[in-house]
Amino acid sequence: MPFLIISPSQQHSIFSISPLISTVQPLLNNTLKPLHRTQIDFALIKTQSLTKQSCNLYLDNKGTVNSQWQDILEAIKASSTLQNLEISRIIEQNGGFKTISDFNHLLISLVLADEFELALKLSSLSYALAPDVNTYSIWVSLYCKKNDPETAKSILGNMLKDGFQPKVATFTTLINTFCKGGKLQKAYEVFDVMGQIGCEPTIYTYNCLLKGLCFVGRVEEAYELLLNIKKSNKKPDLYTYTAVMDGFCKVGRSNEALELLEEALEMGLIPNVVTYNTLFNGYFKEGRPLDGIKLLKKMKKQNCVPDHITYSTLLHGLLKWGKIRAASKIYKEMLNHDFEVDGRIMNSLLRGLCRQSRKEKEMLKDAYQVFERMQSRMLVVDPVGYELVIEAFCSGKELDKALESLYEVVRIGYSPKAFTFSNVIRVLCLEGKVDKALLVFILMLKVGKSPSSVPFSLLINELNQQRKPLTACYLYGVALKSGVVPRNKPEVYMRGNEVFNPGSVLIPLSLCAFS
DNA sequence: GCGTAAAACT
Repeated sequence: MPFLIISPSQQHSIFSISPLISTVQPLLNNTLKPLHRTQIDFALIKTQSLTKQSCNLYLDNKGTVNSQWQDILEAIKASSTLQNLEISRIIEQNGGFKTISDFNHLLISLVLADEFELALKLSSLSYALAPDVNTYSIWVSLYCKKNDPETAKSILGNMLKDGFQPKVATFTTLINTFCKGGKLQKAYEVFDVMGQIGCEPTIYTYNCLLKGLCFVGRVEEAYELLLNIKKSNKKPDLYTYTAVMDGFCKVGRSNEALELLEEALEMGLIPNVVTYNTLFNGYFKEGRPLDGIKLLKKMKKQNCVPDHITYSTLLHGLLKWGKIRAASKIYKEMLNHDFEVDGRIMNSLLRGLCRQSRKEKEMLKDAYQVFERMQSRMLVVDPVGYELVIEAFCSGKELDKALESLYEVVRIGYSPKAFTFSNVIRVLCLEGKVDKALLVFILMLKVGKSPSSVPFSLLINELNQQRKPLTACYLYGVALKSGVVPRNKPEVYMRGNEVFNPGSVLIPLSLCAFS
């Protein structure tokens, strides 16, 4: 049986994938149906948003799944112990690959589906076929996708050695992979090879280099490259501009990014949501939240629809720079557009709204709504968020909500600050709910907070008002025992002719140990 | 003959 023609260099880089070890009889015993020639519809594969399963890998003319290949691939995938020879046999039994093109089709669909190991396994087998320029190209893109540009580069080297002329796309893919990893030197090496063999770069190629330069902070060089591109016969596109704009934004030069936007507009390029998002990013990085808002207006005016990233960036940026009111507006807009808001951002919005509502009472409602939504979505409210929301409930006289949240936060295991307890106690006392206030006080002691004179004073004052001197005295005693002198003292009052002297009960009560 | 490039938070 003839074997795949393998050049020595290939043998090293591609075919050294170590084969699998022991046998799997059950699979071999399966009577597999004879294999039909199948046609892959690439468009279909792409639009059907491939899952990582190989069931969508090999489709027939009508776009329905061809079960023969599916079975084979699944079997090979499932078995980590199948030997190459056996896999070859299965493939042969099913008709094998008639042409290298057949093989390439399968290979590319595997790569598209991120089935790299399976693709390599199949590549390591022997067929009566010689790899062609496409096979090599697919291998290069495979290793690029695996983020292994070094191996990809060596394959490209072999390709050249074997007299194949790689396409621009192949070079570009490799350059891009090096650039993404910040290996500009390597990327330029590949770029040079292109020049040597007379493969002309496209705007794609330049865009990758631009992105790479910006990624490693070499914005000046990126800008110079842009100038050179403009001088050349290549036409910069939106990607070109966006890449350099992003570079400027990342180093806090969003004004220059904006200039580039104007330039792009003059060239007839229509900025899209990514372009705008890039600018938003720059503005918020630099602390120009209001410019961000202006840009949003401009963006909408130009019929560019904000996406989830736009809103998240805006929300995050506005909160970062304390623009709570604007942030709240954006948040509502997001909900109107059915965008989910990230839990952490919501938590920081909640905190911002609560803090802001100290000055602007009308924001309390917004804060409550955010809190309720977070609860209904089971999103995490951090300890500070809870303290603030309890404070907000207090200041909005939402006593039940305040109590509920206080109990909840204790139940979760956080220990709110004494200030928070005092706050709740204050509002409860104001509303005359001294019994509930006392329960809160007990809870406060239970979680180990040592009360200052404030809660004592609040409670004693209210107990005095309600003519409950015994409890007031009791508390007074507890206060003194713990070294705190409340501002209010239990009040003596008259019933008929009798004078109650709280002092008489002070002594025994103050001896009570509090635990 | 098939394929190549983009933005935010965490």
